[in-house]
Amino acid sequence: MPSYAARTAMPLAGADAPETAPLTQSLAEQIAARLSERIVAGAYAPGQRIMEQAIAAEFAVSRGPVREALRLLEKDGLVTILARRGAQVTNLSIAEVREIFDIRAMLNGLRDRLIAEDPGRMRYLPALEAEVAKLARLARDADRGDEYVETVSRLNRYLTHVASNRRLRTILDSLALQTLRYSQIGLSTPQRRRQSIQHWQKLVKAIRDGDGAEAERIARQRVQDSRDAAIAQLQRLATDNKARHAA
Amino acid sequence: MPSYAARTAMPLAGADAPETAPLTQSLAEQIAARLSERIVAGAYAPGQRIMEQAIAAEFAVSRGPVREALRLLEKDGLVTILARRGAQVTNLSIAEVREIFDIRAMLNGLRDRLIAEDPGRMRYLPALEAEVAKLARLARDADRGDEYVETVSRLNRYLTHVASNRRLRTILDSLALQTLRYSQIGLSTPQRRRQSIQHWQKLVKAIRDGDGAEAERIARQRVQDSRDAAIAQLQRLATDNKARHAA
DNA sequence: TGTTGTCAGATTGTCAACAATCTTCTTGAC
DNA sequence: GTCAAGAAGATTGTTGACAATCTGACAACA
Repeated sequence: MPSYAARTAMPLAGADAPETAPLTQSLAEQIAARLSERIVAGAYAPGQRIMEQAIAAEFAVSRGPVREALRLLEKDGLVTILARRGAQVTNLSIAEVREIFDIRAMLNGLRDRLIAEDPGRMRYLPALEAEVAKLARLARDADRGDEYVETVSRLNRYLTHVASNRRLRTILDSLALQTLRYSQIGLSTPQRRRQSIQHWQKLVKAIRDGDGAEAERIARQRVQDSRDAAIAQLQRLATDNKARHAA
Repeated sequence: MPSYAARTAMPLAGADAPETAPLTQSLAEQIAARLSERIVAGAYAPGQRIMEQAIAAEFAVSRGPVREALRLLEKDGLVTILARRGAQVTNLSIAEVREIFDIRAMLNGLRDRLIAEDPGRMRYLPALEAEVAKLARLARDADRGDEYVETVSRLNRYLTHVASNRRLRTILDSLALQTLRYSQIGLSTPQRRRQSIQHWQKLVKAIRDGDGAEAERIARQRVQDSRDAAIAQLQRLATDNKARHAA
């Protein structure tokens, strides 16, 4: 979770992070959190400019905190800041989406390998297995795709939360945020979800067995699969747009 | 290279990045670059507080740009900012150093695999081979350890530069900056350098052969080796300190 | 002796105004 | 009709001052 996001307790069981959670958020962090929601939700179009004065007026603050909020969002790749031209919502090319998924594949592999090799992993295995069992139930029901996606997302956040120290978590959270819009494409059909559940089951088994190499291999394959699904979808969209433009 | 660092031409041959290089750096970027040098060089001790007013006075600017510069440094992990308590030079625990090297191992693996699988890789192979040949010469001379370290560092920057799109480059540059102090430990003896040169030779061969999996494996192993050397050294230092403290 | 309350100084968070730069629209020439 | 030059407006970069909060020391109390 980015630092400006309000900290919420992890939904799955497990020891909470003993981190220094600030009790009060600065204005900049609050504004960053609000803008982040909008960008991820698509309320601002990719490429759209975000102007300091307008945001400052909307939230009734001066430009200082807004300026800082935009810097925070840039850190997560949600906006791009150009010198003397301000911030605009990051517009990812297909190549960039691919690159982000490639990085996520490697780092999710590392994450799950570290979990599988953690001597204390039995602490959170029950929660993991319960969640995967829930996934299996959802996968059998073609109508509950949204719930499936939500559960996978929560599972992923949980793994990132328990596995990694601060730095890996920061990077993974940031990358996940940037590709949120695309990640669910790989789970959009019942068939894909049945393939996905097999990955998760094998992953939990590898973690239980302490097989780090296998956990890494599965995690990597899983992200690469969703990468391919996302890219195929984006390419379809691009050609559609081009055709519509030509017409 | 972080965005606030002055952009210098890549020392090895190759097409330069067609990036939007700002012609003038903002005050914040200039200050960030200066502070970055000091931190990496060790002029500020880890854990030391950096106060906005003092820096502002030193560079004869207001606190605004200094504040922003500290945010830039935080993005690279060089300083840690706590709410209402300001910035301090990041103090990496041994566990954190290990984690950063783990992440670098994965992403260097990705980087070199992408290079090996790039159809246009022949463009920069001659430069790579020349540089590795230079390394081989330096490795035979026990007295030229510093030159060896410098060449390895340049080679690494070059690979990061040619291989990756912006996002992978950003992450790798940032992580390399944070572990600059420790990376050279793995090359500190003639024996270690002889082992290192073998890695580099195998890597270039794998790239030439287009063997992405092999390139990834070698790169990963190389970073893991320097990780182990760095951690062993840090643990020696820690126990030494403890002994001195007890005495 | 150890704990708690309070105070002054130090430091960060925020604001509003000014300066520097960029964008866009208009005007004019070819 | 197309392109270039210039001016007006919009936008970001920077500044100095004020407000809110934190830190450390000292005193009062159990």
